Amino acid sequence: MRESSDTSEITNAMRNYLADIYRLSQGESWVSTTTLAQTMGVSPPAVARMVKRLDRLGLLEHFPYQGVKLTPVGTRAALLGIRRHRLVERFLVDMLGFGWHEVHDEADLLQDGVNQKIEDRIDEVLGYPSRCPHGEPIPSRDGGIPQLDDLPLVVVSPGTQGHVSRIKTHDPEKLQYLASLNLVPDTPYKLISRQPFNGPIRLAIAGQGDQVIGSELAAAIWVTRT
Amino acid sequence: MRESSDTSEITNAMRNYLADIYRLSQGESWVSTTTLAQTMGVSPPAVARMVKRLDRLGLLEHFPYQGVKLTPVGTRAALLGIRRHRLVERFLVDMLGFGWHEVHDEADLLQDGVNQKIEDRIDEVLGYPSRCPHGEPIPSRDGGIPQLDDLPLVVVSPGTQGHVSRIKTHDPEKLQYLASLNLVPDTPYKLISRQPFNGPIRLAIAGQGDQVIGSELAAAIWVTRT
DNA sequence: AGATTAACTTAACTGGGGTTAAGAATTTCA
DNA sequence: TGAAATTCTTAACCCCAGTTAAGTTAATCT
Repeated sequence: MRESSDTSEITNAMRNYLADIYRLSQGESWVSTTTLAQTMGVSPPAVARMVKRLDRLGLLEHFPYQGVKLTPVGTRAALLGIRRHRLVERFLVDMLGFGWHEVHDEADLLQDGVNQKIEDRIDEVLGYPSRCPHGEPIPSRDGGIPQLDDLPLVVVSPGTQGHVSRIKTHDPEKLQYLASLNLVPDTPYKLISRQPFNGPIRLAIAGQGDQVIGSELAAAIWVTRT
Repeated sequence: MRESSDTSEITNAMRNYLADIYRLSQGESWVSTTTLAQTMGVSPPAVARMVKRLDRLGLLEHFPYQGVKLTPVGTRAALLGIRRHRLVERFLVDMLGFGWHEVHDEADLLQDGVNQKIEDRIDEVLGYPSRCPHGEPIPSRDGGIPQLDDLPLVVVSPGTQGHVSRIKTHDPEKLQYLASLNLVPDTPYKLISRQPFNGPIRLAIAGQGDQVIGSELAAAIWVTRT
């Protein structure tokens, strides 16, 4: 007899679907299968079949023409998948010298060859990191995830200070540009001004002086307020 | 247009078959498909079909009821697969703290998620190692492999000295026992005596004093002579 | 040499994960 | 409210890599 929530027969593909559903479900209460197909780069029928499987396994609920929603068990499995992904990202950056702009895709490849034993070793040699290179929290081994107290840069008001918390994009070009401005997690900032109608944002960035950030880029930047 | 020998459409499974064929072909000129099936832990029909594919791709030649033989192109692909495997083994030991007795199987899993980019990084952070944890040489990026000047412990004569070169087994139990005797690559030894009829071998091992090794174990140990 | 045995191959099937094409349900809009 | 457009699902197919079962071919033994 094995311990309760049995994640043993979850394939890598299932893990990836669950993780992507979890990511998309942030904010939304339903995740449309078409959206899922687009973000995963597969066809809608591929999603439909996988959704059917995951539903049968009790990992999510599917309401046709509405979308899917993870069950508690599915959420836990998703978080464990996300944990693995973020640990591998951290590992690629810290131990193999990759740039943060390229690790998302590489981690997608590499994580399929990572089992629990290797994941645990990576966690250990990295010193049990709490965040991925983009600042996202790494779920714990039991599927818990800390709630960060941050918010999008585009909603904070001039005069606010704090530090960069996470960067919510996987676009390599944006990430490279942000890195060149030192806009990486933990960098202190102060918001100088924000133009109306989604106009550019002027920031004071530690070690970089003032910089102006367009709204598209700014939308990816989440920060804390002190 | 890509460079000559195009290894781009070689799947992980193909790589693994080629690598295993190469290993089995050491000494033999033909590799029987049944032997291959046994060492790979799959059924003979699985081998038969893969052999057909590899033959069609010009990576090996198949002579029914005799066996297979790698072509030059196939040999090169096999060596690149072996390179990846041994680099991953080295990596698991040196960077993730695995024991040498467990890395063969773990590497088989992990290597499927390793692409050229990651392989190159691993190679670099390890400092371009020339041997795997068991002492086997790591082929170079262009598919070359150095010939080691060593021989089985069971054929050297009493009085001979040198050092342990490689351990030709993947059996975790044997490897753990050998490690406990410090019988690992590069350890100096001196052969004290050998009993006739495949009897036990008495060795002086650096840091371990005299030890007696049974012939089954000794068969896995290759050494150099100084 | 003929019969038995062992080695190898072919055939038919499973299952994961993907595709395109076609059909059904829902939403939207005139 | 009915037609058009959109969204979602089902059906039918592909490839890869494995399986068992059933032949074939070759080797061996008396």
